[in-house]
Amino acid sequence: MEMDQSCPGTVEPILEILDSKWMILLLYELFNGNRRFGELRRRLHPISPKTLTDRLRLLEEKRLITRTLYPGVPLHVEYDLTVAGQGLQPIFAAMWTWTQEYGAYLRKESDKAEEETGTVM
Amino acid sequence: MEMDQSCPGTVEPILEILDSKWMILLLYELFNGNRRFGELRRRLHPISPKTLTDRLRLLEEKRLITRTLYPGVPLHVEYDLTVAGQGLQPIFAAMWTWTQEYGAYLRKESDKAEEETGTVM
DNA sequence: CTCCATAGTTCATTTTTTGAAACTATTGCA
DNA sequence: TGCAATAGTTTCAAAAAATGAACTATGGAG
Repeated sequence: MEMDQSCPGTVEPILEILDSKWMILLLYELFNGNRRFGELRRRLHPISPKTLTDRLRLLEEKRLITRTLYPGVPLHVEYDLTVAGQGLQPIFAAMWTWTQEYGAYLRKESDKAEEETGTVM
Repeated sequence: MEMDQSCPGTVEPILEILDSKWMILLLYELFNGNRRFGELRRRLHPISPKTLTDRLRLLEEKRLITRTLYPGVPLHVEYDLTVAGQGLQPIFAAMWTWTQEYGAYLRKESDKAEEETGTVM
């Protein structure tokens, strides 16, 4: 994969996007076609509207989504992934694959208890 | 990639690992064979020893690295990626690919200034 | 001219994360 | 005994992120 010579930190710009709370789940909803503010808010409950707005604005600023206002009664807004946004899918796919292969291997809270009481080690 | 039916949040456990400050760069160093505390500390300067310890302990707890103490003078410690840790590489690769394809498209700070002054839009 | 529904914003507060500085622990050599 | 080198830990403060509650804006129906 060749990240060896050149790029400490090359990959960080994406992490600045992905690594805030709710962002992964938000992108998941967008990938699945949930595009309206209220709908996203309900599905991500109990996210606060401020946080949801912050995330959407960041995605918009980074041009991973577009925001379209439809006037009318009631007015509504749709958020759509751009090509760059859709291009994130392989990253999610890789995470998903990793989770399939190794996720069960991750230590859970329950394991710690076991270890402390000597049940496992 | 099929994350459609089943898995809102399936992928989050990884993010809990990747999304703290320094973690990406730390894993980068580990992938490249830098394994000792002092070495990591120097390469990630100005990381604080507390934060470096926190990150290493998290990776250890999640069983993505092992910690081996070598007694002697001076004593030293080595951190090595487990198979599960090495298995993260495709995720980094996907991020790297995305960055190649779309990274230049990400809005930078400088672009904002342009937009505000009307140079671009 | 008030109401409903959507889509937010504002502000004070809490929670979480990060950091800096100073201190501890281990080992063997001089 | 004291020192040098590694690898941390501890404590407290600072900074960043997230939250909750209440408020604003829009526009047509009644």
